[in-house]
Amino acid sequence: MAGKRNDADKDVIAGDSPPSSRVALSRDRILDAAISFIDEQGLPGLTMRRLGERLDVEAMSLYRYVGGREELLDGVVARVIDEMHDDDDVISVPTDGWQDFLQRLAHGVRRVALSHPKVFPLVASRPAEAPWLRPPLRSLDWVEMFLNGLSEEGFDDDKSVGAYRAFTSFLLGHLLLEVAVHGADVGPLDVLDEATEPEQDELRPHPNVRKLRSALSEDHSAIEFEESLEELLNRIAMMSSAKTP
Amino acid sequence: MAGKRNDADKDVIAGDSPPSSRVALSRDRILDAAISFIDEQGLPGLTMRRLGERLDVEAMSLYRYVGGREELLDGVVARVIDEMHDDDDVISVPTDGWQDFLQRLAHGVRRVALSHPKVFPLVASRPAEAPWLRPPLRSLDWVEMFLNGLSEEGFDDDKSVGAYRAFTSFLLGHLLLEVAVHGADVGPLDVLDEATEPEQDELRPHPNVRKLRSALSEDHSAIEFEESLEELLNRIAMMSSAKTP
DNA sequence: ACCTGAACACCGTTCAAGT
DNA sequence: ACCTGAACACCGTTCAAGT
Repeated sequence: MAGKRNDADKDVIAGDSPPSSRVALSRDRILDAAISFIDEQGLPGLTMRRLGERLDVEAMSLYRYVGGREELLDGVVARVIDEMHDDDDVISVPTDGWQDFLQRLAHGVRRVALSHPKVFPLVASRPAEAPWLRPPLRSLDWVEMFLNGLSEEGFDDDKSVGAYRAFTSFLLGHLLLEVAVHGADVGPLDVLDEATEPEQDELRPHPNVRKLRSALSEDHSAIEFEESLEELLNRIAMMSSAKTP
Repeated sequence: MAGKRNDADKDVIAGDSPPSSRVALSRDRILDAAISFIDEQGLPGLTMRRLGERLDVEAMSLYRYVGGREELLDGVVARVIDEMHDDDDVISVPTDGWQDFLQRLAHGVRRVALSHPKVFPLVASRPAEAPWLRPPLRSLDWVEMFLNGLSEEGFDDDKSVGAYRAFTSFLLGHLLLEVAVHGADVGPLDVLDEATEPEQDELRPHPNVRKLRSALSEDHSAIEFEESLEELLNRIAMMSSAKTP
């Protein structure tokens, strides 16, 4: 509805203004800049002033397009999950059964989580706009697609809702832990100092942790995701449709 | 190890200083104040200066005990999960099988999550100190207890590790979604304005969401937690111990 | 030993003013 | 119409100074 990406063709680079003020500002450009900023520097480093700097503009100019820092972050969340629209492996309607449909959707969400590990915690923990917009599927479009797909596959209302709940909490738990390992953070500003590992001293009174330390550090996220997703789908398949109150 | 709660019995209220500067400051008192502050006002409202105010002290005094805002938040996370030590339903070693053991632990974590809904997102998304400290079990003591318990119940190393991974991502997904419903937030400062629900307009192109809106808004967290936990335990029971590489 | 005043650098945000 | 300068209120944090 709101015009998207065409209004930069007027008197492009008239010729006498210094080459500083580049292409025109826009909400899209701002959100994109914010996302890559977080990808690179982490959320705590994102500042209205520094974001402006990155766009060759004073911070105050941003307010014409985004309303404030909070709204900016909401925009980032929305935009990041909407990247799934460009993912050809994610289909909008089941063609090979609901299991394949959900499988593709789950992997799509996982791909966006992994490509923006520092943004994903935001997707996970930003206050939801409504109870039916559960993270990480924070977009009416995607929830609609989810419910519509299952409905077309013969799920009744209760079963669709149950599947939605199970699907979202599955994704949230797995992906949040996976990006955490790949180095997310929503807290400190320092990219460095590598999270001072508890060393020998602290591990002495914890023999089991010490023994299993390296096993616990191995990253099997990919296979675990696959296997757990499989089991989730089985669980959904076996879900009774009525809640029998 | 570090003395805990005894050093406030000296010349209590000598008598001539104004009744302002109350009991002595201490790391414990600061962390407690921070937790109840977040419980009441939400994380974004927590400021070194306002926390000082709540303790009848200038913000700068806090730095003698906590090192900075980031360390303060780490302390909050640690302290909040350690509340489980006061939970008599959580046992430190299995007495009625590992299923009962994990069942009690899971419910213990759920209770602390529900009693501090605004703090839990912090437990979930604060950068972990080590790969073997997965949220929400962010404490060497609890991880040790977990592994030790399973080991005593005959789990071999791989199976214990697998169980740990499954257990943590289960808890993280379920509890984060549950506290989100009960009104968490890590973002905005406003306690009010109730998350402007998308109304009719936005729901028109989303017929399935509209139809299932009220079903999606029902809160069945308690039963869902119970049922999913049951299934998780079954899944763990069936876990092969070897990873067969 | 414990707390504070004053100061610094940096925030988000507003608004009248520039072009 | 779009951007900016200047200003306000509020941050986290340091440090010399008070008691």
